[in-house]
Amino acid sequence: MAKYKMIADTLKERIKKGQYLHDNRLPDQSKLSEEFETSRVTIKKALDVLTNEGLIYTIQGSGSYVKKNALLRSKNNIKIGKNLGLTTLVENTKDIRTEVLGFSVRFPNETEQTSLIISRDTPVYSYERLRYLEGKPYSLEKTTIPVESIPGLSKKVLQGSVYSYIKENMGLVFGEYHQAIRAAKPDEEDLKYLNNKLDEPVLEVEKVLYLETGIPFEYSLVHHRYDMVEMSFINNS
Amino acid sequence: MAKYKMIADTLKERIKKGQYLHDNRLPDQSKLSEEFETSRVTIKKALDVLTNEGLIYTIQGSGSYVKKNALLRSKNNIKIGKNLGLTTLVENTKDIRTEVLGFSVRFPNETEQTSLIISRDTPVYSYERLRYLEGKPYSLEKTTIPVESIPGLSKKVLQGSVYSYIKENMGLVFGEYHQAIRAAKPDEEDLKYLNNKLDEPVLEVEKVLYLETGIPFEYSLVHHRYDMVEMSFINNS
DNA sequence: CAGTGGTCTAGACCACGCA
DNA sequence: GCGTGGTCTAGACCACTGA
Repeated sequence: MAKYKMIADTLKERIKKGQYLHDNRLPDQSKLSEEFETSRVTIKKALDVLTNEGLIYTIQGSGSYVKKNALLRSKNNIKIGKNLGLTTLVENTKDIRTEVLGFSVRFPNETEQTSLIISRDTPVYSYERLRYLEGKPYSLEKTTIPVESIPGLSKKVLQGSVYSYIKENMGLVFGEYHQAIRAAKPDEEDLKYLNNKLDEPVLEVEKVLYLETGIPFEYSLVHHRYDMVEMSFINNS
Repeated sequence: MAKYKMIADTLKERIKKGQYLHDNRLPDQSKLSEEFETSRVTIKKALDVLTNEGLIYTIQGSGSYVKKNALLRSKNNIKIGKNLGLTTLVENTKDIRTEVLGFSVRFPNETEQTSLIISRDTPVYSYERLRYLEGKPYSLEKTTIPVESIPGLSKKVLQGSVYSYIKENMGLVFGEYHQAIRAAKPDEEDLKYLNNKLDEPVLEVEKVLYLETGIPFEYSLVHHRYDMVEMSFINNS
């Protein structure tokens, strides 16, 4: 591993242990370069890693400091649980099951054509999956993938992780995904599969997944039960 | 401005103009350092900026390439509009008005104590604001800020941008914010202020804003009308 | 094996915070 | 004005891609 990454890891460990809690201040870059027997540029690069990860901040002319909230950072993720509330801590339970409801090949609708940048004549896989937590359905997921992206997709693969299949068998590298999040009234399928009552909303997530190259790979529309799923994010202002 | 930033800006301009569209490939780093009369390290730093912004990707041993979706990137943001739909393009209209519904000082509840890391005896400002788009209310916002953070806050300030007031008058630097997003049934206040019907859900956003130092600064809980607001994000997988 | 990106160095100068 | 972080250089070596 690169030297700057190892230094970054070491510093992260120290921060976790509270080693710099005295005044939240890290040793200056010259001291660090002596300690790690390296150039100051390399130290700076390691500190940049910590800055980007939100663990420290630096003030030119003053020093580098550990953020007060360095330790309570969780990544962007989906929390799944029952009886979500404002202060409820949700455990990521492991009893999660996936049921494949349908798997077909068809032509894309207009939204899919736009999102995936394909013509109306480009065939796509289309499948729906229902997710269960402890036997209770919590989200209904409709996914669309151009056939040309993964020629050999089968229903069996859908039961597991499609992504690891793709990574390992196709050698594709994923890039970023764009998503839009809304609240919505339940539709007919939500009533049927998520057991929603008419006054129970869903959390709707529309997502486009891109490869590293920037080519769109997958379009999905997910409805989550409002009382079992929340999404959390960390952003920079 | 630093040289690497100027180079990054120049390259961004070129990408926008489509200058590297031939095979999506940028000149190699040696060529770029000749062109910009600088060292290769500086070029690398400029390319790192573009990589972090999701405009390009590099493959060691091969080259640097422009992503196919480099041009359709919008930042994380809130879209406000009427009749939101899956394919609807929403304009950020300017006819937005803010009404301050209440402004008081009190002690924090448990959620606020936890989120702001303050004791139950620490006084906080508490205020509600209602936002209108073209005369129609679209979100109800409840905000809590410890008094010690901004001793001189007044109701007048709330009508405008609290943040610019704070930046300019207090010299505070904002860091990141953490947010959780859910769908929820409307509560009594939503029915009253957002004119929700009983079967019309809200998009609930719980947010904690931190200063650069990592000290929590503001806690807020916002309810958005489901048919007027959506939130969009770009994430890395 | 030639081309390209990733990393690292030692030293330099500048910009900024703070007393 | 001293201490600190931010940037930059010229050159070097290594790791990886792809023909």
